[in-house]
Amino acid sequence: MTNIEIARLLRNIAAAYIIKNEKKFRFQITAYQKAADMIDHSVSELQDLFKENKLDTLPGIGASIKSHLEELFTHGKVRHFEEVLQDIPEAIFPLLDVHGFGPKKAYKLVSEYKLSNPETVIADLEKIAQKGKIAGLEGFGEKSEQDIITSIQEYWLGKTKASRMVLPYANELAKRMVEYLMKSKFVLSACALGSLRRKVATIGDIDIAAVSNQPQAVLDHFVNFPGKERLIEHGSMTASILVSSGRQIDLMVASPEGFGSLLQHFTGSKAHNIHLREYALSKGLSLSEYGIKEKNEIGEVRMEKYDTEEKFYQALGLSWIPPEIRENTGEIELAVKHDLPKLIELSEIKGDLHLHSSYPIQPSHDLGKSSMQEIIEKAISLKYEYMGFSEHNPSQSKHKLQQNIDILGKRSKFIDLLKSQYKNCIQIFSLLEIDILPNGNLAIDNQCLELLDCAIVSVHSAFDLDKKTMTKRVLKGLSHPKAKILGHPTGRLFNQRPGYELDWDQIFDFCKTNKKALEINSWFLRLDLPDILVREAVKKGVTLVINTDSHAVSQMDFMEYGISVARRGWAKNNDILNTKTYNEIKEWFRGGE
DNA sequence: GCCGTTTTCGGCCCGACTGTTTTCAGTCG
Repeated sequence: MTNIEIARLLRNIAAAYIIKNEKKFRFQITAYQKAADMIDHSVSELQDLFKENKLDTLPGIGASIKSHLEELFTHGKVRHFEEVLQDIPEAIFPLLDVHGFGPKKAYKLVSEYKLSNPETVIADLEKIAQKGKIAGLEGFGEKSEQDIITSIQEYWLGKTKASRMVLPYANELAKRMVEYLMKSKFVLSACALGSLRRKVATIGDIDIAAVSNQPQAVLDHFVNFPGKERLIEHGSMTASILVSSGRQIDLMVASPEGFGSLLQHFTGSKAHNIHLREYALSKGLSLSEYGIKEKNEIGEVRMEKYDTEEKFYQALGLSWIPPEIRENTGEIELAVKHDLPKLIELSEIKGDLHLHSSYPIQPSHDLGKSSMQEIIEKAISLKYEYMGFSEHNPSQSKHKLQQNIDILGKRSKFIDLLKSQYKNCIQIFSLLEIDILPNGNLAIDNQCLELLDCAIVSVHSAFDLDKKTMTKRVLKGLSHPKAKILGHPTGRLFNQRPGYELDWDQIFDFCKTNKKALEINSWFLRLDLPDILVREAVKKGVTLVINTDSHAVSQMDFMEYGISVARRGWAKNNDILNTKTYNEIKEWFRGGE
């Protein structure tokens, strides 16, 4: 069973408890939901942790859930779960994926209409609603019947489109909304919060906060956004709309004196906020998007407002926490001790080592679109100390060995020429991105490799090998003395493929021992190494390198996305290879310290 | 059912919004 399936199962248990008796089981419910959330964010497959008897190393999994999971892995089913689910019709669970459906509404409708087929329950309910049969039910009316139809139709649409936005797309949408909001004279300022501010790799909804003394006027303006497709809700503090392609935008308004609290609340993550609020409670304080409530000796409640986030965290005795690491993975405990790491920053990057030029190398994969000179000029404008050309290796199937040696020899001479031309402005490395073939060999000959400063090695084919074979393949590719960097280590591409599996403990150990770097690829469809694996790599002391993998000069600006990934993985300056100086890197490529 | 800077027992985030309701239940973030 995969983590996704297990998380779903635990959420179903929580839903069953809600239906049975929400009050009585409220703590079990949150426990199961929390465990499911943790599993969704876990770097390791639970099945593997089970084999190593390390299930309870995951926060949120205690003795009880651990034993249930052990039973699940051993026998394929869990007695306790079967008891909990006994009286709950299976058909309610698919409905929980439809917006507006919680366990109780789903249960009521499924029971009322005796819907028993989980495969068809959503379509069945849609038909029932369309016949106008729901409006008469107790607790339902015309409006809720119509809402059910709308939600189900949007659910069908969601099935056919990619459900999460990549960062540049989300940034652009947020920017458009902020610009639109600023047209209102009542808006003092506006910014994007939520997962966009935390720089999560893919974004679900856009969250915007606005500062104003006239919230109602701002919300009225917001819901008239020209790109609006449908109004979802429109209250006195918040509103939500759906824009084209089914993206949701939420707005929340606060007065200037309370804006810090709102920033904090709306940035999240949910898990961070819950933990922070629990921590505050232990100090006798209650947190919300409006500020901090405190009871005095005679029981009077006083609310303190905060105009900046720094003051909000300070009032709790915490250091300000960078948004990228607000995921409740230990940041609050360190902020209490004022011991947060100093995360890597864009300004610390001294060079980009993965750049594809248009040099006619007759590669196995796509050639870059910009000339070497254009790329150098761009790198200089970015104030880099050095850069590396890393085109794909010349195709092996199309060339004989001598042809490849000739192509690469010519390229080396050309790069040498550029080096001398630009020696006072920037230092240049001659690299290459080389395929790791399915058998683990590199795609070009040793004589060719000798012409390079070092090689970035990557998997570009046969993605479906099993974990063990793929690990062996990658380790063999990395073993070559010239191979110093593993490019886009998981091979994932958002909305296209999930990436292959590797035994990360083995990969990390190998890289650490043999001085190889793992790439954080900044291309927004990759963002690979993923942040949670960056965190593990950093913990193990593995060297990382942040590259753009640019195929055109404009893409060299995407370094910021790689930085976001590194920061989300708690990486510091000295974890990142390309914060080092030219001489240090040169030495590192040669295998020195 | 989980967890520990007050705790191995006794706590557990907080509020907005909608629809169907005359005061609240359900859902969402």
